[in-house]
Amino acid sequence: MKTETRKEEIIRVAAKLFKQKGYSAVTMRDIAKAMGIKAASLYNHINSKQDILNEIIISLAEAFTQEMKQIQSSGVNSIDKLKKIIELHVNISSQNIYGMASLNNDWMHLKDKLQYYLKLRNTYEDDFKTILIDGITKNEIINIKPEVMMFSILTTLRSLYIWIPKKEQLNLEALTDDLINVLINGIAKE
Amino acid sequence: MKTETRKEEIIRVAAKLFKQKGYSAVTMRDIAKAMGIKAASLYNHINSKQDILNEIIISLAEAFTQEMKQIQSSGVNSIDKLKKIIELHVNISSQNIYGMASLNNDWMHLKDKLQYYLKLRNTYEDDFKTILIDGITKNEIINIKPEVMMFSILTTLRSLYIWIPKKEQLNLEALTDDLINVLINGIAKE
DNA sequence: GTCTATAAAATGATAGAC
DNA sequence: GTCTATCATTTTATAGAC
Repeated sequence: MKTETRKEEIIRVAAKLFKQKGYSAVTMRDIAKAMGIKAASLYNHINSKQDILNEIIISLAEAFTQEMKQIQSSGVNSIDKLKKIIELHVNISSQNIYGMASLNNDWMHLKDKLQYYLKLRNTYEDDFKTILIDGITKNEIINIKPEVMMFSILTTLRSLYIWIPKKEQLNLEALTDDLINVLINGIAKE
Repeated sequence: MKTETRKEEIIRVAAKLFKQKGYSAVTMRDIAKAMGIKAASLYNHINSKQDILNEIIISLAEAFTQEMKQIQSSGVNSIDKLKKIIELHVNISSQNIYGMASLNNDWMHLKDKLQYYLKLRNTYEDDFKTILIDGITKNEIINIKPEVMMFSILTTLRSLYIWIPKKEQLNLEALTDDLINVLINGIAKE
């Protein structure tokens, strides 16, 4: 386990606070106080509050995009691709609950990186929809508007960060199985 | 159609801005500018920025709670109750897209009304879960953890405000039907 | 790497004229 | 009902000492 740098600690602590109150409501003093130092000291490790948000969001968005490309080229059928997507969201969400909150709720406060983030998000959603359309064509998925199916599944997966902390023992495999059941078995033809 | 009071206009304009940037990032000057007046003039109609948020969120939370009680006592089976809940969310969300954003994302910035809001939300979720458990008991709904089913369905419904604006022609009945298909038919035993 | 001190701007809200 | 003027506070960020 790599030792956490001071910069990484700032990003971790900030993300936790961003989840509680949102990016705009968290001050540099809040972050500093949570670390036991003064706000001015933060600037020895990061350039601005913006930079903290950039690091949190872009690293996650890139991770999702990259994994989606892997899934796309995995050669399995559309239902199994969807299962892999569910696993992907459970894995990343459980490993970075706080960052997922910012990815979902604070992306509009990006500035320099906003267009890049939107490009990544659109690419991800296009890939997702392509899998659904492919599944419909191959008769693996019921013929309902792919937008509605994607909306339902993706919204559920994107909100996992809200619910995972509530699971008492955090049995991720059981959660993944249940989600696959609920989300897929309503889509796949029997 | 009742004429909109100045106070109602402030709440409507503020909610639209809150959806775009979140409560904390919207200033009284932003709201005033969007209305073509000065920030100081707002205070002739409302007491504080907090009050605007209170009005947006509490009126919606009470509407959901009230309708849920109607559904609970409607006497239909559990699947039909779930269908009514889906219709409820589509209706309220399409009528108040901007307010739904605050209900979902800005509730943590409530102060006086925070505990009251949390009570309403908990009551709503308990009622929802009771319907699911009742359906499982009566063999109308598959036997998966009700928490996971509620999470999946409720998260999708709570995020409708994000997606409804994207529907080009806003065919709400078709959307409701598709949602019922996707959300319920994966849950109801055939 | 952290501190104190402080600059420069933004913010919620009030007072009082019209 | 809206305005100008203004207050008190908060906020991001920098400078320079230790």
